[in-house]
Formats: sequence, structure tokens, C-alpha cells
Amino acid sequence: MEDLSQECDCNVIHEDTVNNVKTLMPTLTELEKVSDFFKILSDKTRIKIIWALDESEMCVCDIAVICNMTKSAISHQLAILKKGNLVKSRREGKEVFYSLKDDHVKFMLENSMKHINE
Amino acid sequence: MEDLSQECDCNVIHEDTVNNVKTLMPTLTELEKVSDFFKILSDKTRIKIIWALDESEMCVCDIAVICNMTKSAISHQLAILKKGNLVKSRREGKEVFYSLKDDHVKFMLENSMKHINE
DNA sequence: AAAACAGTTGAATAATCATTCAATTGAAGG
DNA sequence: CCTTCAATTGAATGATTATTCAACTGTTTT
Repeated sequence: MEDLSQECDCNVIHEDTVNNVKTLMPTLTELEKVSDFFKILSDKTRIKIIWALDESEMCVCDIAVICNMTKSAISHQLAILKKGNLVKSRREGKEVFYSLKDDHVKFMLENSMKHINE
Repeated sequence: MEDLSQECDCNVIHEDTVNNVKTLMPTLTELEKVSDFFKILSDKTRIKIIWALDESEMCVCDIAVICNMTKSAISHQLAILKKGNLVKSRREGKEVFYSLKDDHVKFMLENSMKHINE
């Protein structure tokens, strides 16, 4: 009989349930990818940026004005959003324009509203 | 003429765009609620708990075994999930059984997969 | 070439947060 | 009543992370 609890401080109470659920769980890597994705959306500033970019493509300065923050702070956040594959950018002269990469994200935002307004 | 930039370190470049986007932005409270919701989903352990509870209602010990963590750690995370209105609980003798409150959440998880697998 | 400007980057700081530990609650059984 | 066990709670710790500051790129303009 396998010892199900290694680091936890209790005995298995409902062994059949635990075994069943264990076989159905995704891999740790998959779980990590999911939580990492939500981590990107877990910041007020980044949500504000995404919402703004859904209305219109914009340069860093414009976003900074809308968020009432420094260019540097916004640039850091945009880098995180870009690394997470949520936004894309294009350079036009001295300016860099950012926009949403797809509409999965806005769809998620709108859907989260359903949960919040209850 | 209103000064659009207060704390930011640059001039407005595309004033019409900025003004338009500003009128369309949700309130700060709304943006905060959205990011707070995603913050709950931004932790590996909590995602694991949600996934597990979607398969079956479970007591704290069972969840601790599945997550390979202490009852205390799991209890703290369950409290956060409960406060965020994602799970509910019922007591049965000495045990407390947790389950998902609705299927919005699992829907979100499945949807996040679409973004991740690209 | 040099100045001006949009944007980026890295290190430092301050705040937030997950986990641990120890103590406590609440229910069941001898 | 006392013990046992599942679960909760609060304080402490260690890790993560958002923002600031200062220096640096890259592009345009004169």
C-alpha cells in the first residue's frame, strides 16, 4: 500500500476519493502555467493597461498618462504583458505602439465580471 | 485646457486617443475588483485545490494529501478561496467538506488553457 | 555631430503574500 | 470530564514583486 501523505501532517481520510482525484489531476507544469497566466492578470495596473489597449492601440506615453504613472513603471508592466504573450508592439519612429495580441484576454476580463457582480 | 498628466513624466502625445480611452475606462474600484479576482487564481496551490474540488467535494485532510502540504497551509488557502466566493463549506462532525461554489471558475480555468496552448 | 525625445533596463526599496509553527477551537468517543 | 482529532487562527519568516530612480538605447531633427 502506497503512502499517500509524504509532507502533509495527517492520515488519508477518504482514500478512494483521494486516489481518484489524484489520477485526474493535471501535471504540476500545467498547473503552474495556469497560475502564471492569472498572475499576469492579478495586478491593477496591468488590468488597466489591457482595458485601455482594448479600446485603442497606444504608445507608452499615452498609457502612462491614462494610468497616471511614469513611463518607466508602464514600460516594466508592458514587458511583463509582452512576455506573457498578451500584447504586441510595433515601433514607428521614436514611438512604440502597443496593442492586444488577441481577444482571449478581454473575453476573460468580461467573464470575470460575471463572477464579481453577484 | 485640462492638464492630463499629473504624476506621469511625459506630455500627452495623442490627446484625442487619450481623452477617448479615458471616458471609456471603468472605475478604479471595478478594475481593482477584477485584479483581486485574478489574484486569487494566481497561486499554484489554489489552482490545484480548485481543480481537485471540481472532481469531488473533499475535506481539508484529503486536499492536504493531494497537494502534499500541511493542513494549516491548505486551510489558509481555503479561507482565501472562501472569502473570494469561489468555494463553500459544510461541517459534518469533525470534518469540514469543501466544494466549488459555481462553475464560472472551472470555466475560466479551461478557457485560460486556450491562451496557454498556442 | 549633437541635441532632443520615446522608450528600455537594472538595481534598490517597500509592500505584499505563501508557508510554517504553535496555540486554540469545536466536535466525537471513551 | 478528559482525550483525540479535524480544522482554524495569528504571528513570524522568507520569497516574490510593483514602483522608483538613474543610466542607457535608438531614432529623429537641426
